[in-house]
Amino acid sequence: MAAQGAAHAHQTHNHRACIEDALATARELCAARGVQLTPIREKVLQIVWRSHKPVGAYDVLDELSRSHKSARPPTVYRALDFLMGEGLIHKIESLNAYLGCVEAGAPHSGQFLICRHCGATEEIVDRKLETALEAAAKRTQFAAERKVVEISGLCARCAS
Amino acid sequence: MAAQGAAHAHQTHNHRACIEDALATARELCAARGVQLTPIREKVLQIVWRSHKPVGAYDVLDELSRSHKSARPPTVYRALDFLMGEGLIHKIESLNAYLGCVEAGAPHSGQFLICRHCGATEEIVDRKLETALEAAAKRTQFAAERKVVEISGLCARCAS
DNA sequence: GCGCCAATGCTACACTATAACAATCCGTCC
DNA sequence: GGACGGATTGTTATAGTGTAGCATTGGCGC
Ligand SMILES: [Zn+2]
Ligand SMILES: [Zn+2]
Ligand SMILES: [Zn+2]
Ligand SMILES: [Zn+2]
Repeated sequence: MAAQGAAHAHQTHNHRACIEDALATARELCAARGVQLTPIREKVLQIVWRSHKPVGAYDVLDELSRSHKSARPPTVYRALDFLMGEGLIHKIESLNAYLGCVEAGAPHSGQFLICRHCGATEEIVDRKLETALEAAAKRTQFAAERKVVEISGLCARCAS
Repeated sequence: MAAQGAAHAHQTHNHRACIEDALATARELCAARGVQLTPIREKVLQIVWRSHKPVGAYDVLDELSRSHKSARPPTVYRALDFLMGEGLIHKIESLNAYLGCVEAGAPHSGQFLICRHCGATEEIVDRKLETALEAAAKRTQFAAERKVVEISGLCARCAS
C-alpha cells in the first residue's frame, strides 16, 4: 500500500480493501454484461488502483511487464480502452493518466479534484455540478455526451 | 475565412473581425503589461484564431513555417506557453489543441462546448457553472486553482 | 476438422511535448 | 564605445503519449 491519494486516502484507510472492492465490482459487472475481464485487463485494473493517484499508461506498462513480459504499448492501451468502455476507470485528460472509478456501474463522466502537490485525485459525484453542466449545454442547444471536469489545486492536507 | 466553428460561427459572421479583435486586444493587453507580443507570438495567435476549432501545435507549426522557415516545435510551444500565460488562448486538454480565448484579459479557466462532428468549439462563460465548481471544491476543503471544463457532444447544427 | 470471433503478440510508426545549449538582440551601465 | 544582463529565438536531440496494421493464438459451435 504505497502511494495513495484522494481526500479520504490521506486518512488512514485500508487500501487493500479499496482494491478488492474495485476488482470484485469489476468481475460482477463484466460477468453480468457478458464481457471478459481477462487476466491482463484485471491486472491493469489492479495497477491503476494501486494508488489514488492517476497512473500514466507507460507506468502501467512498466508494472505490467513484470508479470507479462510480452506486454507492449498496445497491450496496455487496449486494456485501458476496455476498462474505460466498461466504465471501470477514467482518463484524466489534463494529466494523460488513468484513475480507478469509484462509481463503476453507474454511467457518468466523472468529476475530479486533483492535488498538484501530492497528486492525490478524488472523484466526486456532485449532483448540482452535474445539473449546472447540463444547463450550460442546454442554453446553446448543445447535446452533451461526455463531460470533462478536472479541478486542479491543493487538497486540504497539502494546503496547510 | 475557411473553417470556423463555435455556435455563433455557424451563423454567417465576419470572422476577419474576430481575428482583428483578438489581435487588437492582445496588443493592448501586452502593451499594458509590459510584455512583448513579438511577430512570432502574434503570428501564432493569428493562426490559432484562424477558425473556431481547436488547433494542434503541429498544425500551428506547419502554418507558421510558411512565414518563419526556422520554426521548430520549441518555437511553437514557447509561443503557445506565452499566449496561455497571458490568457490569450486556452488549451483544450481532451484534444491536445489550442483555442483563442473570447474573454482575454479576464482571468478564468474556460468552459468549452466541443462538437465531435464539426469540431466547432465554443467558449462559454457560465456563472452558475462557475459557482457550482467552487462549491464542489469547497465541500472537501479543496483549494481550486485551475478548472478544466470540456463538454463534448453535438452542436445544435450537427444534431439535426 | 473447420470456420469464426475475441483477444493478444508484435513491429513499426505517428503525434505531442520538452531538455539543453548556442546565438542573437537590445537596453543599461560604466 | 564596450561590457554586462535579460529576453527571445535558433538548433539538435530526445522524451512521452498513443495507433495502425497484420500475424498469431485459443475457445466455441458446427
Ligand atoms: Zn484506497
Ligand atoms: Zn494533496
Ligand atoms: Zn477564455
Ligand atoms: Zn457541429
